[in-house]
Amino acid sequence: MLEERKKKILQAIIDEYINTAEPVSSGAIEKKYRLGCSSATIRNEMVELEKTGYLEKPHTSSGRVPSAKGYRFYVDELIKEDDISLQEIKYIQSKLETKVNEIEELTQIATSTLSEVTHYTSVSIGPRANFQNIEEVKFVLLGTRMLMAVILTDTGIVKETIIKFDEDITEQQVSTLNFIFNNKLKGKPLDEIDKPLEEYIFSEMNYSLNVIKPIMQQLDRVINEESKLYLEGANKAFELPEFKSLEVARNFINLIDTKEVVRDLLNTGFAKDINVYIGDENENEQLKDFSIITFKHRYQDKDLGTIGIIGPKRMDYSKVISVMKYISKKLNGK
Amino acid sequence: MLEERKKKILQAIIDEYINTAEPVSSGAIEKKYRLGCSSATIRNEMVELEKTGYLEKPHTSSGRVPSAKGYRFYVDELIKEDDISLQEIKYIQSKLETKVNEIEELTQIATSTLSEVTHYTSVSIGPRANFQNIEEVKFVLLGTRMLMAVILTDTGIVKETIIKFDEDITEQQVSTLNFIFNNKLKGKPLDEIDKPLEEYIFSEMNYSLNVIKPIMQQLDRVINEESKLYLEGANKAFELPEFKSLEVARNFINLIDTKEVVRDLLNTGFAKDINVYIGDENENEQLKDFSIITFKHRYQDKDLGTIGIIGPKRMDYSKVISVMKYISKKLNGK
DNA sequence: GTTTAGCAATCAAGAAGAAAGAGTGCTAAA
DNA sequence: TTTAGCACTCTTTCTTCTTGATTGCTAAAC
Repeated sequence: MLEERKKKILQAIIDEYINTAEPVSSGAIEKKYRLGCSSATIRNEMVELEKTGYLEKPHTSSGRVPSAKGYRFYVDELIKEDDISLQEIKYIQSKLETKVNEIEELTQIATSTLSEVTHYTSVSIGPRANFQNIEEVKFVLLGTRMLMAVILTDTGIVKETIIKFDEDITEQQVSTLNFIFNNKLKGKPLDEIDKPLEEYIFSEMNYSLNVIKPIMQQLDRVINEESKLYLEGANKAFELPEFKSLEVARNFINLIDTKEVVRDLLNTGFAKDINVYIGDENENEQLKDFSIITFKHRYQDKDLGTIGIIGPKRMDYSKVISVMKYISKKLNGK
Repeated sequence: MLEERKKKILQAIIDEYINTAEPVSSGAIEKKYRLGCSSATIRNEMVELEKTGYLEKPHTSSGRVPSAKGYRFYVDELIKEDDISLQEIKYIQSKLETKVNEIEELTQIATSTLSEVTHYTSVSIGPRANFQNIEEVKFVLLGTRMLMAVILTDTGIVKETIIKFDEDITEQQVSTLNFIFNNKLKGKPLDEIDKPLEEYIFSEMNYSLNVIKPIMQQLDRVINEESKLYLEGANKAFELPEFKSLEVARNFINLIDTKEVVRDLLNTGFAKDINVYIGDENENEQLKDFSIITFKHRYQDKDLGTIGIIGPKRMDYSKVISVMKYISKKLNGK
């Protein structure tokens, strides 16, 4: 679609811009990237790359800057494979070897490692609970009016919630609850803990509604609640030259502060292994200055959450994608 | 220590500066605050307030700005009591009425409410676990090689942790564990789960070290782990004029990003109900541009964590302190 | 036909200067 | 002790000028 030389020039310009954050001139390309043609030729090509929408100019007599379309082409076609050093690989390995007892913790370690290696802000979120199947439910009596419900899913995620009552609960009642839930729910998807079960317990087991209501409410809450966002390295963004602009800095803070937006970003579209959203590609005005790159945390192909990077559009896509690929592979145990 | 008129002028200057964020001139004070004297007199007093260290001047021909000492005097002596509106009271009430099952949640609601009412960034942290006494310990078997330990303390805080084993655990073993821990530990401080107990279980109960080690490790971890920081309204800071300066903005982000510093701030010095740290009063260069105000979340005088505000030195101390006093009283159930 | 050297035109960024305005400190009078 | 008056200081803003980078175009070279 784009002739070879145009590709080379586009790549050079984007690489250069990613490095310097300054509009790139034909002269700089001629000098630094030996493409075997003069600055005038490069200039001519630049004019066409601008006409076809891959480049932009801040003003008439300035160098060129990649457009969203330019970045998109770069990400889809020009990316450098395995842009990751031995040192980085070793560092990631050492980090991911940490013993953890909860999966959430591993996701967090991967998230902070990602931020450390790439020097961008990273975020992560746990898996949606209701896509998982119930392995086991346990009720534990704490004191006399407090119950803890522990749900173990087939992906190894453990969810627990505290349930308070206005009347005393007996050990007898607790074991009945354990019996019912484990027989009725084992192997079922998490979100099948619902009304029918409530009615069943109420009518068949002669339980008071005072006992069942709080249980169902809390289970419902814990199953449907959004998993917690984990954010790492927000300060890293402030090292970047684009954050000299107060406007950009404020937009960034607003973005990572409105958890719903970040959550949506992490929860959408996993057609590919690694998903790249450049600028306002996903139609959110708030994102116009930023790019988001996400991937699924999988272990043996089971979904354990999503990890992502939020950075400027002028992001080191090659590096980020390479590092993500590596971390993803390691996490999956492959 | 300070004559009445000087106090009035100092108060007027600080009030004005808190409002406008601009150096305050003698003329402005004369016009807006009817103190019954001319701008020249105010000017003379200002000279003395500056000599004694309560005020500063950005440059020769500019108005005055409060110094750290000035703010300190203001907070200690000139603060307005009950600087809180009926509307704000109602809003806080409605927020704090939310039903919660876990105390941490209530702390978080209080934290976000505080940020919403004051328009500053707020943070909170749970109580240090090891100051609490054990009410009950429960072990629950999940699958065959995974145990969940649930610890209930006398303050009603519930801590749970997952423990994984390399060998199968029987229900029999679990009930023995429950028996031992509840007999040995009930009423004891949390951090007494330690070596002697480990040896006791090992020798007296003939447990394999493969079982005890992971348990003690995880209990130790969960007891000594720092509670999670909760941060709300970081974006609010960016509405303030002081954040026009990139330097200040970056310092702020760095500050709230280095969790240890914030944690230290929330964990130190509770001589008073409400603690105010102005600028670098607590000797941390990072804090020089900011003030921190904290209070303890108590319920019936039991410590449930700490809640604080981080904002510019030019903070609306009266408002923040009034709102905190009100929230604190409500939380304590008084 | 493509590439390149040469060059005028453009525009941002920075320096330098001028003018305006706000606020002070001091003096002398009330 | 307080206040009016005023010179002085210093920031802020506006303007103008200069410098330098970079482009687009033209015409010659390949």
